[in-house]
Amino acid sequence: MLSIYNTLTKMKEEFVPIHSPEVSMYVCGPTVYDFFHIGNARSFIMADIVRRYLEYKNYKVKYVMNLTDVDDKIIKKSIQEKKQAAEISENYILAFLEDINKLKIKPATLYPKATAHMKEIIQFIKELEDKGYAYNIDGNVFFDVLKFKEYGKLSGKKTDELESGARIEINEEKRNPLDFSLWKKAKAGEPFWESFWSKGRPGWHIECSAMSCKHLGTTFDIHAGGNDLIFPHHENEIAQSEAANGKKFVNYWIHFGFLNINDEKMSKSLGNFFTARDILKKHSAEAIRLSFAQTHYAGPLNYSEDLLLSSEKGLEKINNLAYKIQNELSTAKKTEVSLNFNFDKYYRAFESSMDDDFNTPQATAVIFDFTRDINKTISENENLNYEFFKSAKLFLEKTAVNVLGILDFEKHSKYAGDSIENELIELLIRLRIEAKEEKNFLLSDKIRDRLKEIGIILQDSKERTTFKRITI
RNA sequence: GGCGCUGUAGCCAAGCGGUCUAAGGCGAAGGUCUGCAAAACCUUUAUUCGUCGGUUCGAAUCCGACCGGCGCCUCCA
Repeated sequence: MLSIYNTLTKMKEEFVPIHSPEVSMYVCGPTVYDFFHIGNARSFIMADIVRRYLEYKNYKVKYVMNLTDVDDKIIKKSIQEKKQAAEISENYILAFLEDINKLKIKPATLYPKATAHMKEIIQFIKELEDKGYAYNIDGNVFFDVLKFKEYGKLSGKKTDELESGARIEINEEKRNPLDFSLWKKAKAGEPFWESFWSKGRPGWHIECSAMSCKHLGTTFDIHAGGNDLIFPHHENEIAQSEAANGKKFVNYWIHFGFLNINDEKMSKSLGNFFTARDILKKHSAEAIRLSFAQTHYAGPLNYSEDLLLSSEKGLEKINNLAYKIQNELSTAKKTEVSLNFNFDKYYRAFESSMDDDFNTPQATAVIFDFTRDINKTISENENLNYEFFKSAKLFLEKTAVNVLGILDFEKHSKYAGDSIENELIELLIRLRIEAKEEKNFLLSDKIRDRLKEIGIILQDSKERTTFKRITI
């Protein structure tokens, strides 16, 4: 039984989809005005793990991630760079898809763009206006927060307290400072769309309501995003959607904790701002994902180079086992020793960890336990049969590869890389074995050292010498 | 001021009423194997969970106070 901590109720709840085995899931995507940063990457990766685990449990997930391609920041950038807003957003959409792919994040079922849903967005606002939840002042349309009685139920804020808060911007046009934009009239030079009210563009929150409603229905299962989106973004989405549809918007709200850099909030002004691209130059997707998975998704995560380094070291253990398994599968025979290794125990441990609100730190601990126990079994039993290694590989594939995305068998195949190169390495290994047999350790060590310099690591065991490549 | 999160070994981090004399990763120390490496495995590294009280047969886990850290309330994942 899967339970999920629901921000709306502040409790862990049993997950029951509306139309099992289908699950509808919406994740707030990027505003495409720049490369996304490592903090965004944490949200996208953790959402990806949630999705992959649902798929592990045989749910059929419809996963929708919006691309915000109309927005003040995009317009600002387009003015700075003297380009069309659409050109900026198109470029960063491509970059986004590239980076997502490099981070081993499974593509969403759909990536709806705000600009491709103007009709739906305008219709949605119209609906709110018709029902008396929105008002138009000179071409700017606002949502009337006081009309929606349950406003604040997600963030736990009370409208009267919010009003008295000193930090709310006072806008003379609005009836109430809490009211937020549904439609903004375009200023000269800004991109615009025709509407009932003015030539303009949608406010920030309305696209998510309109697009999730269109693609997932008026009520759907899971809505996820960063912690900071709880207020006002998600609060406003609830208000808009429930006011327009008269139905509960979302059953389960999942929010991801913030990522800090060396205990400080990441910001461009502090100079501690890293894009996912930057990090990917130094570290593999697997290492990044493991370092995120080792902290629970809801808590804060302090990013540092040391953190990545320690995850990288840990990964090496899993990678070495993957490599060993790949080697054994190419040589082990069906007739060799079979033994009763209790694989089921590890599946159960993995599942009970993930079932408990996606406890990835515990799930990764299961992977490490498994790695140790398989290694131990291998060293204690000679000539294990093919089935054993196949089952070991299957476990890692289902968990570390498919759910957590912290392992890639292809990278650790003996046959990764160029085949002629592989044959040359094998040749050097044979020569080195001959040297060793003649006790010419000077030569054998030289071969090993020189290969290491070019990124090939040799490892001797009793029966044979294996090699692996250093990869990031 | 309001809302919420958080304080567990040298570092990161699970556990959230009994099986906790507290998982896992990194680091450190010793050992097995080895010509030497490397890998792998074994052992050691928190009798204690910010502090002080309380509830309970029993608390890292619940409650209160206090002392720290952080986020949101304004664009932000």
